[in-house]
Amino acid sequence: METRELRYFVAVAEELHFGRAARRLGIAQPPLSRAIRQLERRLGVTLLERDSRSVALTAAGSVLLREGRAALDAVDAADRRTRRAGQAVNGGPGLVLATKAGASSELLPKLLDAYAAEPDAVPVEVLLCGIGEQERLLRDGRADVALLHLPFDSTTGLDTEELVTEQQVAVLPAGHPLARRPHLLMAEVETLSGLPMPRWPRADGSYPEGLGPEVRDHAQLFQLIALGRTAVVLPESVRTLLLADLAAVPVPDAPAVTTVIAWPPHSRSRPLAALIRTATRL
Amino acid sequence: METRELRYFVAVAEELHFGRAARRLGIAQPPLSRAIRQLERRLGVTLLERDSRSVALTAAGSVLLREGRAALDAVDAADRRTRRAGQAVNGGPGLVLATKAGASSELLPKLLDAYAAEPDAVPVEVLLCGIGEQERLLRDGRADVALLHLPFDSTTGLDTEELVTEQQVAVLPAGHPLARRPHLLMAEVETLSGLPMPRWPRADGSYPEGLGPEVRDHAQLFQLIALGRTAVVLPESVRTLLLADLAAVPVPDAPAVTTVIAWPPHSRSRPLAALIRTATRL
DNA sequence: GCGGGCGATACCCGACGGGTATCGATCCGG
DNA sequence: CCGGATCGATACCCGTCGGGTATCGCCCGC
Repeated sequence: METRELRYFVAVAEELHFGRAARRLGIAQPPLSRAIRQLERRLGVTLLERDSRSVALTAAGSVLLREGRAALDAVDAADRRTRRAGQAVNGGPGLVLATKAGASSELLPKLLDAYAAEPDAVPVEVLLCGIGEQERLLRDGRADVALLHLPFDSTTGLDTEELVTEQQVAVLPAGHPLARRPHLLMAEVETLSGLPMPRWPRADGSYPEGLGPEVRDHAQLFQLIALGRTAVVLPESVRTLLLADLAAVPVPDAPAVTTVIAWPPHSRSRPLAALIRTATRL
Repeated sequence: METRELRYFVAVAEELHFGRAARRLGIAQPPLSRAIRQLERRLGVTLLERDSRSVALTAAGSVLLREGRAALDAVDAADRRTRRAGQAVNGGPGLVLATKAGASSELLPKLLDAYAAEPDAVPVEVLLCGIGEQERLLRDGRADVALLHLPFDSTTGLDTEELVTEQQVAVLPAGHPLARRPHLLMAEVETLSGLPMPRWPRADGSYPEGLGPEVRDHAQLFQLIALGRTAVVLPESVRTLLLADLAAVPVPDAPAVTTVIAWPPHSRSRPLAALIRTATRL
């Protein structure tokens, strides 16, 4: 199976429409139809059920969609990491670390400083990304290592080491009546009238239903809190970057958050191993 | 990057010889040389340092070897799993479970029986494999799920659930002087004169240096123990399949062995999820 | 110095990927 | 109920590219 065939199939399986898929792929529709037929013939399996008005995935087709995406990610990762390894001879970034913008604001500088002090340290590029993006960045090779936050992020398919565990705090507008309380319970935060919890994007980029504003990163979030539109429960390390007009109140019954350093299982280069070692010793 | 190019590169990188690699791939040498050059040109990276007498990997080349193998495994897995999904409409194996031959001899039948009693259970094929083979079988799609034994097997890159933890016992010839002791210590087992510990193959198939016999599976092993050539420390569940002329003595200070059920992270089909659920409830 | 091994180059051919034109089926609006 | 629109399949052509053979250039060892 060639990656071209896989890309074609994934496009059709996602669009469920040969014309649109062909446009997305930058080719005409007939070669695409032919390529899918050939793929089906070679696999000896029907992937798509098509009558002349609609296209639907068979059971085998959805298996190939899932597995094919993973395979294409792996190929893309090989491509990107090889390119980087080739250019790194001079001073290109030796490692790319992905982390949610605004998270781990205490840990990250400590980690970078400690690693930079190591012998044989290579340059580290920090890739600030949106919520839940880290897994994909690691899998398709745009990042080598990431900081994740349990229990929010999924670590399936990644190797991890635990770094720190911290309690959570509620972040409120400074003037809010509850902002002067010594602590709050989850139930109180969730039912704050007029301050619905914000909605984060899911893995596929869509947002869950709800009242709160849709947010992508912490900058957005803090501004919305300052404007009195929402409130949120976050790990206590966010305190270091709170704006003056925000208040943080401990929430003892919120689940503890564990920060882990994560990397794709098979790619443990020497610089990566050194970075992980440094992180676990902090 | 096409999988053909990756297969070509991996072959050359493994052989470090264009002629041999071409023979292995079933093509002539010139097209192979050209394909590698094209790949290098497209990536903008030198992968192989070649003078007319020898071929060596560059740093970027070894990155591509590692990442490329993973990518090819993922593509192979997509191929195999799709084929199986397509043929499973009638009664082909719905799930393939890999386990070390001779291990988990108590757990496995219980698991299979319990799963078969579930509604919607699909046929399960059991693939008995050698030591350390499970990871590769899972990654390239020949198996869907495996039983691994910590701390011996690596679970990097796999999702797992713990099933049982057991102590280990020393397996000795029945007539051995230590066979009647109520328990032994690791130090005693390791220094049994004339009974060196057997050597298991490493991930790459090679054997570590040492005195003991090279073994691949439990059948070999038990026969060698009965012959008085070796002794070994294994999880206590091996007792159920010990030959009459072997004795098992508890070794309290040997590390406990945890059996886990493992599967590739992205492929959690409905039958697989049911099997995992059944396993964790045993 | 010469033969042999090895990768690179030159050149040819056939297969296959991609494009355009068109068909056949189905749905929809009038 | 009919005509147009939509969509996948088919037919056919062309250019590219993957693969083969022949040969070269280089370097080693005898």
